[in-house]
Amino acid sequence: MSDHDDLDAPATTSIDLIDEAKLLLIDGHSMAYRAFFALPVENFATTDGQPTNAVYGFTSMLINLIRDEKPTHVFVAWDRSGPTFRTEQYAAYKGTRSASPEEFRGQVPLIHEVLGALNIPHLGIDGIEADDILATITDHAERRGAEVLVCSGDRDTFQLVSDQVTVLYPRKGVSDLARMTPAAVSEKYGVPPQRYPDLAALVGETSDNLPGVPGVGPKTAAKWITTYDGLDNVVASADAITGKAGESLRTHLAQVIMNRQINGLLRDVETALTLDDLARVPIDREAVHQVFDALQFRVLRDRLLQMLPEDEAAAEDVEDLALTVTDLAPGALGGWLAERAGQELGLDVAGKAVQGGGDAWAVAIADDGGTSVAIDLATVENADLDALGAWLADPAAAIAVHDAKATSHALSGRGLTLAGVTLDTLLAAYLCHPDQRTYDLGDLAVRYLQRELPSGVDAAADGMLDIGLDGDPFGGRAAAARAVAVHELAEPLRTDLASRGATALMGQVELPVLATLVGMERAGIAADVPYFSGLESEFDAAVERAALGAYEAIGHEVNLGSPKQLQEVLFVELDMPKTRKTKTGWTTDADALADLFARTEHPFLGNLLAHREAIRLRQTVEGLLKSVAPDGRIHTTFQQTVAATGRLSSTDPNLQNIPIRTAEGYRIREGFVVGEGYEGLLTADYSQIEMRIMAHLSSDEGLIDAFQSGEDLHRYVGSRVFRVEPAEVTSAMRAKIKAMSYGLAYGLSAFGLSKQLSISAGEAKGLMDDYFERFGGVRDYLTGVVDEARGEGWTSTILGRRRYLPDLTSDNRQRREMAERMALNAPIQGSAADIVKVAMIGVTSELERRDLGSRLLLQVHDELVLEVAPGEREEVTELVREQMAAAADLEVPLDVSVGFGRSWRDAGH
DNA sequence: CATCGGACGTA
DNA sequence: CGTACGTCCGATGC
Repeated sequence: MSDHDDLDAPATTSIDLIDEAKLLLIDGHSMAYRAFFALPVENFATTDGQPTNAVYGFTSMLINLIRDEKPTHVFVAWDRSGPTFRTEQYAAYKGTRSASPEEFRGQVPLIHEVLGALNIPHLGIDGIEADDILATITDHAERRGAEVLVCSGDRDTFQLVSDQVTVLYPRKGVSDLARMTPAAVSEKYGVPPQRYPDLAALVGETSDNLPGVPGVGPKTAAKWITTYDGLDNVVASADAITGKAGESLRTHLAQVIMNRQINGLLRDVETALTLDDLARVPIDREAVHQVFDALQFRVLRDRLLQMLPEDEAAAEDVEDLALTVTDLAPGALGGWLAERAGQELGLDVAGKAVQGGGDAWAVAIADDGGTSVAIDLATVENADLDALGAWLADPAAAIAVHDAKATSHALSGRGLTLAGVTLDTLLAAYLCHPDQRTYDLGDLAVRYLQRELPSGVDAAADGMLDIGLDGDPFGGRAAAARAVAVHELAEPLRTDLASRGATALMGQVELPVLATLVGMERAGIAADVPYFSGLESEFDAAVERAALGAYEAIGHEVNLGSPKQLQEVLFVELDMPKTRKTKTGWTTDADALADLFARTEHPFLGNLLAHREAIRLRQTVEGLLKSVAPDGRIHTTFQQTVAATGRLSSTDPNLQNIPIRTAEGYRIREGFVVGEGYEGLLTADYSQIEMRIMAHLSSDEGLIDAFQSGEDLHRYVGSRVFRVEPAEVTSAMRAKIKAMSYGLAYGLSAFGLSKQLSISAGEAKGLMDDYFERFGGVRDYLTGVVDEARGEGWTSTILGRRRYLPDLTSDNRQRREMAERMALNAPIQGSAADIVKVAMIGVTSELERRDLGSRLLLQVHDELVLEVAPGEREEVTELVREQMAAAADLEVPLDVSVGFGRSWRDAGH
């Protein structure tokens, strides 16, 4: 291909065949407009309210096309506003089109930015429509032997279709594209592509406001065009055509002729573009990150980066660094490490993380010089293994690693202990961006280093820390690449942590608690399998009973687990009053069913509710039984980087949502028992920690007094609000106060309070006013916390853990108010999380210091569960009380209650 | 086969 | 129109 062959150069000059070329030509306006209507605008907007649905749909379509079609050249043509040669010819052209909505027009410049970042040429020409530009390029490329894909929602482009040219025409939305080949056009319209404009001229095109011949549809038009061999001959023979249609044609001949003039696409538009200009070039990565960050297109960015061929990877690639993997002579590891004493080294382990003991097959270590060593654990010499083990277990050896918890589990499978972690890049990323969902190492490399990991390295499967690259069976090379990335990330992440005031949180809280979590996950909690099995059959029978009762009540069977079928039964068959609306109908949740039951007393409802409860309990027990490990214990995974407020969460199985409220559910706790060799389970929980934090943060004298008085909190607050003696606070009053106190920490409104307590809006409002009158400090605090967060951009906990809430300044009321409730709750929930974490660290270290055999097993937000070694009950009870109470210095005391027993149920209180 | 929404368990 | 989670299931769309 020559360097400069202008598109408008005479096509008769020597034509180089470029039959390897495949062009993707897109009508930008038409596809963006389709995307705008295909995707609901309310679901696509940046946090500051900029709509992005058209940008998203267009970009998504573009990425898919590039991925699936692998074009060698890509180009986007735009319409310009203003008159075109067609409107000059026919003033009403496209006259029926309403002006595009403001929300759409604002997105076109954003699409330009995306195309700029992707280095995709795009162009609009005054007075010319996008399809004419596309037709010109198509014509030229076709003559040079190239294959062309034209993506447009305008049917006029069908005239371009040939053996080499396919039009991709959106069927619905922008992802479902019909491939209009010559055969497809002929089949659909009964004429070959080059005659499609003939047909359109007769039939008319509503979207262009071109009227056709009344009474002539595609069938008649195709018949004429075929019979008379083209529109010219149809026109010439108009007098010979009989019938109503012929008559109609004769009266509309002028319109038909003009239609044909207008719908023919230009093929000789002058542009300065050459085919070479359209050839794909590597994207501008920096710009892509900037633009996609600004548009908040995380998933799309991942899809884009994933699709790019490796040869587009930046020259300065982690892969290159990883290639400097040093082959150490057997026995040399100890020396290599000794030479690097004092350096913080990057670590990565290829292996599998299992809480009870995983497996590791390769270890890689990266140093300050950008080189790394990889150790194959299957073939490693004893001397090297010893050196490795000593280094890993040395608390003084500084190690940076991504996901130290999983790494510890993998290493433990080989009997190795990980001790000296000075930075976990996963935790660091979480502290810096607590609202993100995932923190893949590859993403961090992109974000902080502007680099990509070699492909395959970051595609870790479930529970797998690494997978081997091609020709890298033991995973050492992949691990080396990751170790280098981790090592390089240490500095920028530390800087970021410091700038966010999170350095101490990392060093004093998250890293130490991580070590505690490793022990808790490894320990697990003993399960009484026969008990669970018995419970399972019992719940199973209850499910059966309730189902039969429900079927009997309505005279037929129904899937009780299907909200859709339930709606049919309740609201159609039984004609019950409608409940609250959901997106898909009317709710059938427990509250609504209980309400319906109260009103109708229909036996179906009672059985349905009983079925719901029983099936859920059975499910819970089944799940627990499935997760009992060979050691007879259940090892949950505590997620340390999931909850935006700083809490832990528990998965696989979730041991933080084991039932406690209902008597039946509570029985499940009896299956969590003390393990062999231990004396019992001890539970310790903070009472009313969130309200205590509220008292502390608000410095409200009344609330602080409440906690110092020793009086029951809600009774005390109730006596103030209702202006009665504490003894005169009725249980109804107390319940209202309790609901309100806790609701305040969640951003509860008077409306919400009235609904929850089933009282009038007026009464709820009065209750809140009275509350705030007596506890003005609370009100001041709550308004202050939102104001401050709006100004700063984030909320803070007592340990400085931030939550970023950009939506506080959103124009969208719903988003803004949601952010305000988050701002109210985050400091309270987050401070509680901080305190419990500090307590866990204190308990663990004190148990260790005193060389006790008791151990921490679970954390349930404000509760700790320990397994107590024989003879340690008293000491551990004291120790736990002390450590938990001392975890924070608040203006109110932290009250801890402790229980002890053989099962979690017995230990509860 | 993957994803979404409803429902519901915990704090 | 009260926060934070995880899990299950049926329905839906690829």
